[in-house]
Amino acid sequence: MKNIFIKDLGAYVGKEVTLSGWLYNKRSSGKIKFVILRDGTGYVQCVYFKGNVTDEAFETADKVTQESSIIITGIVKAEPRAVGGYELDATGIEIISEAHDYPITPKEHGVEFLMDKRHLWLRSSRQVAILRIRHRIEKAIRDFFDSRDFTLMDTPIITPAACEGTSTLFETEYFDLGKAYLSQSGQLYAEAGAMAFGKAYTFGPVFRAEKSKTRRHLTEFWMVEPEVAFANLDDDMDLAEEFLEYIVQTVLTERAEELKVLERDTTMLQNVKRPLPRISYDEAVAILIKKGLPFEYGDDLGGTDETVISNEFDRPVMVHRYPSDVKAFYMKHDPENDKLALAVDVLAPEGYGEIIGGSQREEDYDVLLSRIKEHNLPQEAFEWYLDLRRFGSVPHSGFGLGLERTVSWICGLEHVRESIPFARMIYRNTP
RNA sequence: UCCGCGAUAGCUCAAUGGUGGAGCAUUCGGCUGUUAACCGAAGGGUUGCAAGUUCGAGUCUUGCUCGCGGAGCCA
Repeated sequence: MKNIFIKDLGAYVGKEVTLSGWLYNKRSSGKIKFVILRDGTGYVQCVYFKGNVTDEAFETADKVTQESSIIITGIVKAEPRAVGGYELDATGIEIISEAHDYPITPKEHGVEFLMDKRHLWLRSSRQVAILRIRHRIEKAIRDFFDSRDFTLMDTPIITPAACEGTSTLFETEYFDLGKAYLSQSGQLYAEAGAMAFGKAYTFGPVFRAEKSKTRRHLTEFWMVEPEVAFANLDDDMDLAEEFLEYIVQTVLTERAEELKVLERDTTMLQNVKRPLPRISYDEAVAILIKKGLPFEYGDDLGGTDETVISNEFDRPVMVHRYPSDVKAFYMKHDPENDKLALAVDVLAPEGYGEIIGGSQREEDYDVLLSRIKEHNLPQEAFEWYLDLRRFGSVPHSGFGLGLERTVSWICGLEHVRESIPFARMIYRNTP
């Protein structure tokens, strides 16, 4: 088989090449046929002139249908009229497998229809661009932590109890051991990792069974969660802002082409550089009151509230020290105000909402135990977690970043469902 | 769970209570530089399901089903 890809055609000008791929679209004008080939690395227009090619090749180029898999031979030439700048003066065409009635035509479709055909929709240029960016973000995430001496630690998906005791979990029967749940977070286990490695991170799928249906919600999504021993909330925020800067700047440099396909205005992304603004919950509430929003002190920030606050800044904003009542049991309270948790949320600009949630963890055994009781959590299930405080407990902090919300923000998507290959939502678990 | 909106050709959508149409896709024909090509023709419908009002319902009413957006909840 050949090894030439469309993205490399510039190196083959004047030479004959063989390309394998799928028919993206075709146009014709009597004695001339334009066949657009895609191979996953790009698109190239292949031109068939009647008379220059065999009748058989011309006939095949005329009959070949959208998304049929084909092998095309031709001579590469620079051509400013063609998309991509190169064109194939084609001579041969071979159909590997003919596609009949490909459902996604080069015309507009509704999202519902496209989601039903998601396995095919992935082939379109926009989806390819999004998922390439997603891949680069995932690589940036790993590169960032790997190069800073974090150890990647995979955490279990099947867990005996809720991690935070707040959200609704998917439930399953686990042999003779009774009920088990799909994990909503790897964080508690990452804390065990931090005590083993000093710096650890977990990166995997998590599950939320809330019957939520908004553009920001999936029932299955990917989350990366770093956890650092001997780190306080300020260290946590330092890490988060360096992390975000690295991801965004990497994508801007490495995936500029894809961002262009998405017609993403990158002005706000260019701004994602340290330092990010840090405001307290109290200051955030003050903004809401000033803007005339109906907001009661002590409540968590809603989607609208987050948008209003983030609109005050030209880059992601960190909101810290939330009321402990609206946060998880494991978060350490502010020594200067027990009503507040040493928590931080990072709100993305342009209405994309919370992309990071983190905190300093409660490291005191007695305090943590009383919190578990206050939240009516089953103590037996948390004995191992309490062990982390029995045996050499240290101040530690971490955060979780939602991958799909991050991809959506960077790509400028309307809905998170396009940020993951096969979205799982309340009314959709297929294809 | 609550609020709002929607369902008409394969797809995207029109249609004042009075003969259900268009564009794209498909098939056929034309065109030697097309950029979602264009031009001509053809095929394609139990208007989501059920009942009701009416001389007459895609259109009005009620119920149901499915979906979409938002709220709550969540990253």
